[in-house]
Amino acid sequence: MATGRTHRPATRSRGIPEATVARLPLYLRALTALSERSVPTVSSEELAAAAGVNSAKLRKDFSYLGSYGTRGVGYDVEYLVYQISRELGLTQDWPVVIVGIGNLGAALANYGGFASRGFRVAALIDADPAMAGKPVAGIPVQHTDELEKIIDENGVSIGVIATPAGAAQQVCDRLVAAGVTSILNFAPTVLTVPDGVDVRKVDLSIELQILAFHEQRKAGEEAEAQAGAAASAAQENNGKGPDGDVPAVMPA
Amino acid sequence: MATGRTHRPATRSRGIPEATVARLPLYLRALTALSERSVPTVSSEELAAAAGVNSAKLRKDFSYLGSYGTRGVGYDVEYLVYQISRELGLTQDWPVVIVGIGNLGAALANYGGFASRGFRVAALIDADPAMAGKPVAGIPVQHTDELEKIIDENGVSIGVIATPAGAAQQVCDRLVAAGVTSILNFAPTVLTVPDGVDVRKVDLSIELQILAFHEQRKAGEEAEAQAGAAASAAQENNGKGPDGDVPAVMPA
DNA sequence: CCGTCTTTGTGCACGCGTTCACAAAGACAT
DNA sequence: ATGTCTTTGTGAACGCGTGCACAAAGACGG
Repeated sequence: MATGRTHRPATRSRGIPEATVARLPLYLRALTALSERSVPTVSSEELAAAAGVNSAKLRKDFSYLGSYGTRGVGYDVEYLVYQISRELGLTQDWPVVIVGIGNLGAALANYGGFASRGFRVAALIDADPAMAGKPVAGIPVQHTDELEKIIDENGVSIGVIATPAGAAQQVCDRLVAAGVTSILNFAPTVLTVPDGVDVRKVDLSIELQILAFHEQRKAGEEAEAQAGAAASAAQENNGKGPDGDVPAVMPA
Repeated sequence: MATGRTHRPATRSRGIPEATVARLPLYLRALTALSERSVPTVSSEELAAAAGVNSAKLRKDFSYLGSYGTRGVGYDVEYLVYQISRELGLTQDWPVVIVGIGNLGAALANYGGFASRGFRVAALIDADPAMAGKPVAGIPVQHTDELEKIIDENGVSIGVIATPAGAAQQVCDRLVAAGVTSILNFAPTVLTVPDGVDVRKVDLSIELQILAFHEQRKAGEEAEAQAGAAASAAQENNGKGPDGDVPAVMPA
């Protein structure tokens, strides 16, 4: 996840597998929905379906947290919500700063999902002096000069970077120097951070490119199937693919 | 990735490993930067550093595409840019629709990274009649009623969902029925889709929760190290973690 | 033309994650 | 109290992904 370290077991000895941690928020969301509908208990099968995973995987995931289920019955929804929340650290308050209040930064500031689970937007920061003081999502934007002071005074340990790519590393360095140890990066750049700092990146462009790859593959297979064994030179063009560019069948 | 199918080899026989596909956009970005600086060739070591990965991994990744390097020299930047672009399907034009033009949808519409690599925003769609006709990022918003027509006329196969969670599944169903086979989902819900449809999700809330977990773990270790072997009943509270809730050491 | 030096491409081993399949555990009826 | 039935928790096997380490390939100088 983070950039500059291939070392470290990634999965701590005593701890929970990384893959499991990544799924806990999914379970938590499904459980919260059940809780709101006042459902008292849920089986691994039902919950797995709601979370979109395999039931065996879910049970194994929960087994890392302890034995919170009752055989023959299932899991107590409320209890499980609490346990997962505690495990994820959502029982405490996490002040967060968002740096770079452009289109995306503003959208993030307005995003309700932040506040819902213990995350609190402590400050919005932008390098543009014209933005300073202007309220976004009810919070006045502050200038980058204040960054260190804000981090320090609010005890911020999680930073969100929504700046242009060019500014991201510099902002990252300042955040880390000021004491931030977890960074969520929306800028399309690879961030280099010292050991002990976690970086997660969200990259729209990359996600789209991955989809495009699969889309192309699907179109290729389809064309292959359509053409059958007939090595026709005539290019077929179905209604969906806007381009007759059938990819070669992997050149050697 | 997609929800309703645990089956299928995931990694196609003749194809490229999924993990490699996910890294190709990273390499492409680094290579494009080199290309703009007119760097003719690059070694696996250099490129790996720029992309933030291991050089052995990079070489193995490229080996799936074919043998495009020259021993003793490295890789030809331009050639590699072309090969990866072709492999990812970026040499063709991908019309994309964005459904749900709220804060996030608008930010996505304005995001430059879309247009940069063959992705073209074909239409913006929103359920709010008041939005209809209003231009966002230079493109007039169209009403949901037009969805099927837009998909069909533009040959759209990739859809982006940026609606509230409640509307996401319904929108998804309509997109799929209209012929979309790849979906990028920003709504905090698990989408259920038929076989053959790819879904990738981007979930801010989940990313933050994962960071919070590691942050808590770091704080816990730190506190543990500070406390040393002394099994003090007094709860320590360091400056960063606003809560003394040190997680139990896995209750058997 | 030959030797040296750099860098690729890959065989191999290891570890994490996933899945199957089943025994143990408990609820519930009789 | 006992049997049945449901559902958990987990041992074990398997497969994918990663990283090491090295042989093969080619550039380049003499």
